[in-house]
Amino acid sequence: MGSDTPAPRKRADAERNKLALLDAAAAAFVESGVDVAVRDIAARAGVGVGTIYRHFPTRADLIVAVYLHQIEACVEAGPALLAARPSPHAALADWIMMFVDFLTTKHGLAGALQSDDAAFQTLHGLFLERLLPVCAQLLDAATASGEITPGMDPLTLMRGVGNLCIGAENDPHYHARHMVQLVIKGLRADS
Amino acid sequence: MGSDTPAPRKRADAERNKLALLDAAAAAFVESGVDVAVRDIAARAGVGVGTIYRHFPTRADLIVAVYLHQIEACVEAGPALLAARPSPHAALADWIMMFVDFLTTKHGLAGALQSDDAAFQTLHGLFLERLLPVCAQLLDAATASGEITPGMDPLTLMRGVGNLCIGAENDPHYHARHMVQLVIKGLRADS
DNA sequence: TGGCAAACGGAACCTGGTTCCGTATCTTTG
DNA sequence: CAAAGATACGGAACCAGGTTCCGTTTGCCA
Repeated sequence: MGSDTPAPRKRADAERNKLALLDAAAAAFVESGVDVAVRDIAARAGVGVGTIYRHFPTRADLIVAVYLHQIEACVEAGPALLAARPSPHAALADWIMMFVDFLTTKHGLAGALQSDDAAFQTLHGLFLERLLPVCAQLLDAATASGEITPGMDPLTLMRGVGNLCIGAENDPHYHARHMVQLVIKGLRADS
Repeated sequence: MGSDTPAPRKRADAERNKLALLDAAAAAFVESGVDVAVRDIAARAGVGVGTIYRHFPTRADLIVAVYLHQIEACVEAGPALLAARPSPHAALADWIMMFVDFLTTKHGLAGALQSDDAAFQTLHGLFLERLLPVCAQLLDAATASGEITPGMDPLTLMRGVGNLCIGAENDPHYHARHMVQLVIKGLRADS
């Protein structure tokens, strides 16, 4: 195991294009949402469509690559909030709102997140793998402290919150954050 | 006004085809969801695609026509529940769960409902026009009785509940009803 | 510098929605 | 009952956007 140079060392132009694509995709996502046409991203990056598919076989791979940083920030914020906030429930509430902020500022991301299209498996998987444990930890802590009623399934909570964020950036009359607040309040154990 | 025969009396075959399309669409919706391919519906009804577009210019028109009955049932259930249930909050809770049952048994309907595609304007409009007032009435009653905290926007509530139902029929691990229960509980005025 | 594997570009392809018009059918009227 | 006009039909053609494929180019190493 642990061979010294298992990396087949990629070509320089390939690396360059990959970066260019990430830049272009990030820009295209903010401008036109995560559903922006593949050709547009390619054009913006100055490459052919084939190059996109070579580096990012599915749209989800591209989305993941673009937002990985922010997802990891959410992951790290979990334990941090748990330590910083006066109670686990407060930490959970803040963490969820952080997640909501993340989703609602990425046009269409919440929608993509819930798509059952096979191409979004990667995205789904990443959220489950990285965010779910954090959510579960916060949930467990809040349950243990008696602040919320036991039996809340982390996946249901994450998915539900994600769903509530769908379309939030389009309809000014729909207040996703308000709905999420309601959910957080509903989690509270009855006084 | 009130001319005697303002109806331009449609041709018999047209009427027949429209019915056939409604049948075919209803069957196709349960089998493959509301996103089923237009051509499939046409084939099932034994008509050409042109005939679909003639009778139902947008997919939303077809969805509306198929589910109009059940939507109206929801409309009528509002006041009925308000009269039958011990409290307005109970009536609101039951009514929302009824709405959830409706949405989660129609593959993909919840998703279509939140789409901002112009083609779904009709669907959106119908829900807003017919269901929103009912929701508002229940909400007002529950607010007036002091059971829930004031300030809940009916549109946000309806839309949020709709969003929570998205994908509920696909992922067995996601419990949409549980999330909706949480929202209903969160609506409660603090004891 | 020559040779080759890696990567590229973008035309071609596929799927699914939408339009359009020549044809068939119904209805009315003489 | 037949003819004429209106109405509706069917499905080929079109369009958009994702995906694939292969001839060509480029970078890397010997």
